[in-house]
Amino acid sequence: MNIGQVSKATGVSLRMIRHYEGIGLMPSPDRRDNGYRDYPPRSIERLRFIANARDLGFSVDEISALLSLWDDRERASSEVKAIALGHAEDLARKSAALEAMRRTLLDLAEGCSGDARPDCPILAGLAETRQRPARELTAAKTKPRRVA
Amino acid sequence: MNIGQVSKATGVSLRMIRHYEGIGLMPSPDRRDNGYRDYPPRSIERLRFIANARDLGFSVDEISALLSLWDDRERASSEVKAIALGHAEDLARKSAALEAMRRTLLDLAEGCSGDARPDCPILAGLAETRQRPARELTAAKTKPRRVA
DNA sequence: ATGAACCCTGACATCATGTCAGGGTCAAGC
DNA sequence: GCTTGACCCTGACATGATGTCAGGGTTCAT
Repeated sequence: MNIGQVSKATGVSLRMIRHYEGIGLMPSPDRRDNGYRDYPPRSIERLRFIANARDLGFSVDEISALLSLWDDRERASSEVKAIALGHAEDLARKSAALEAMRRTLLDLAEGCSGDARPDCPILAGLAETRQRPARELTAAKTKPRRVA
Repeated sequence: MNIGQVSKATGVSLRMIRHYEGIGLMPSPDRRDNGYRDYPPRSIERLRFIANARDLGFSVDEISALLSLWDDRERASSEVKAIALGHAEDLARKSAALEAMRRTLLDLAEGCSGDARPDCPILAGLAETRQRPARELTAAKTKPRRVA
């Protein structure tokens, strides 16, 4: 199959199909004499897997892990479940963070008359002091980073 | 004030202070003879405003709008409130989207034994057909883009 | 006058994705 | 055989917020 057909079959853009190949999520397909990528039917399944996982917000690293588990017929389902549940927690955390922002915002907005008068506690609140120190001031010797 | 002092006073990194200047959120400060940026005290307030707004997830465009309203003593508080509430809705939508992903994931995980056995509905679910068409297939004549 | 601490600019990297450019290839119809 | 349109290839640039590194001045306290 040509890449265009694969794209239509999976709903993944040409760009991203090539991209996933570049970053190693998809194996490099054979090439025809003219240089065109020639995909086996299996590719479609794998691409769908990747696309679905992305739609669920999995990171590339997580997808990569899920794919190797998928390729491994013998792995314990507990491994898969652990990744899934871990990601679900991530999602919950992020969602909670957004909710917290929203609450703060609504609290600020509550005091705002929202009419033609100029005084507004929202702006006042935004201008208020903060003290979340800049990275540079704290990160000094803390983190080794670069693990992923 | 030198940029370093402003950074300490606001918790905004040097990098970002310069960046905000570059994208026009902060006015270019005067320069001393040696080329150092020389900030007036007002800058601190404005930077705090920007940083707080960012912490609340406002986009640069929104912040920019809020800043001009802030600069305008006469504007109606309703304008500010509209931006704030609009953003709060954005946050709600995003949060809901994350929650939806989480639910889907938990639904999938529910059927997974999570033990040593290899069969796993999570992987099966991820491999399932999808049909969210790629951008390229739909976007054809839809969007004029490039407004911001 | 030497070194630490500070400042400057510019460039590169991240991540997923789009888009554009410049150039081959293939198939169908004349 | 030649043209045309659809398809493919690679490579590069852009986005947004932020970090980091490099290479090079400045200031100030010892």
